[in-house]
Amino acid sequence: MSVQERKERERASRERLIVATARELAEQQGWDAVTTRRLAERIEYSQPVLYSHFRGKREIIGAVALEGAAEMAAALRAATSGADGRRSRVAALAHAYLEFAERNPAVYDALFQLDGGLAFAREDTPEPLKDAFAALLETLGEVAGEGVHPALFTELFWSALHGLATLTRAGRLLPEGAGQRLDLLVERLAVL
Amino acid sequence: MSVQERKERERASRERLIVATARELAEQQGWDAVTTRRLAERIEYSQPVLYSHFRGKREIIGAVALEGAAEMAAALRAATSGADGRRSRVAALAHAYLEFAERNPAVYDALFQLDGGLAFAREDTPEPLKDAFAALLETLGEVAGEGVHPALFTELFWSALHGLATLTRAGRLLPEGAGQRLDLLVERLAVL
DNA sequence: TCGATTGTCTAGCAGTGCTAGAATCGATCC
DNA sequence: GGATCGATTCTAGCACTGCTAGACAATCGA
Repeated sequence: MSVQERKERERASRERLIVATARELAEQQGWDAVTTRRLAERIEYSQPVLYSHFRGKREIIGAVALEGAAEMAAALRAATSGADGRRSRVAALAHAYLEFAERNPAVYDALFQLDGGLAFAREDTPEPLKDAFAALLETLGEVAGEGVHPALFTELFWSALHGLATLTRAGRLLPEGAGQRLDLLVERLAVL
Repeated sequence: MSVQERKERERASRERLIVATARELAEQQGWDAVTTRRLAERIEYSQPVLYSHFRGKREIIGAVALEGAAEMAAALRAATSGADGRRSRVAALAHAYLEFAERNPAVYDALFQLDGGLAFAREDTPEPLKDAFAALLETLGEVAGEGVHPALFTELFWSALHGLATLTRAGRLLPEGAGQRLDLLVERLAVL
């Protein structure tokens, strides 16, 4: 049985290599540059190997998204755990969210813009995605205000952050006002 | 000179046909289905004709976006003009924005998600885009609150709307809570 | 009616995601 | 150790993409 175990380890290792390489390539040159040929060349295998791990390019994007979701959840929790008081926790969360989006644009796209074939806001939503939302909820639920459902408030706050992140990166908003917009968002939306 | 004028009219007419067909096709089957071949076939010309009007597919998307921006501005103004009082004007604006996004997903994508080669938030931004933002500003500037720059407030409110629109359509948010999220947004963000 | 110019089309490029079937590798058994 | 056979990987190719060079035809002015 040891031979088979080794093979499975090697397979899993190669799968991680594919995901990591796709992510790296996407961060370097954008998702358009992540073609099956280029990806195959970088991992030093032929194209069809990719299809023995994933159904297609979409699933590779989905794998990067899941990896990113876990990282984002960790980043958000790290940011809020170091802050005292509701106001600074919310501000730290919002700041960490936008920073993650800015530093990992390709991962952010895989998560929220591209089609990675993932199910959202459902029973069968993958755990990392649920957990990333949970990380938002932990902090934002505290400031939803009287009679407002914490999850609903979190969705709204998240939408605003998402709008800021995407419009800024797409050149629809100038980066100059980013700080002020963020302050205003926290001040107005949250009940502190 | 009449001959040349007729030719120019015909050319302009064909250009409108291209844009209208691209939009129609995108709304019916998504932007992925808008290929140069399919588009050429629908307008009953060969592919190269498209390139005598536009530099490439990107510019066609941009043309659809400009058309959409004008329509959106009109829709927003129509919605707010029929409402009395700040609160109902803002609510009507927000509702009209999300409705436009939902009813014209392809146009909305061309405007805010895809690369149509357009300049945003700049001096040389095309007039229709400036005007669409102006339409938002007219209503939202009234409720920015003391000491808050109207344009900055408008950008934030717009970001929230954009986040709601895109996350909902991408399946990241369930449509059920849409009404409540919108109410909460207006109530919290605007100073009424 | 002729020549020139304009406009349009056919055919083709290099690239894409994905797959069938050939070739090769490696674990197992005698 | 060498043959066998199954799993794995590769080569080659499909139909498609955006885009363009160069051949062709229609239209205009003289």
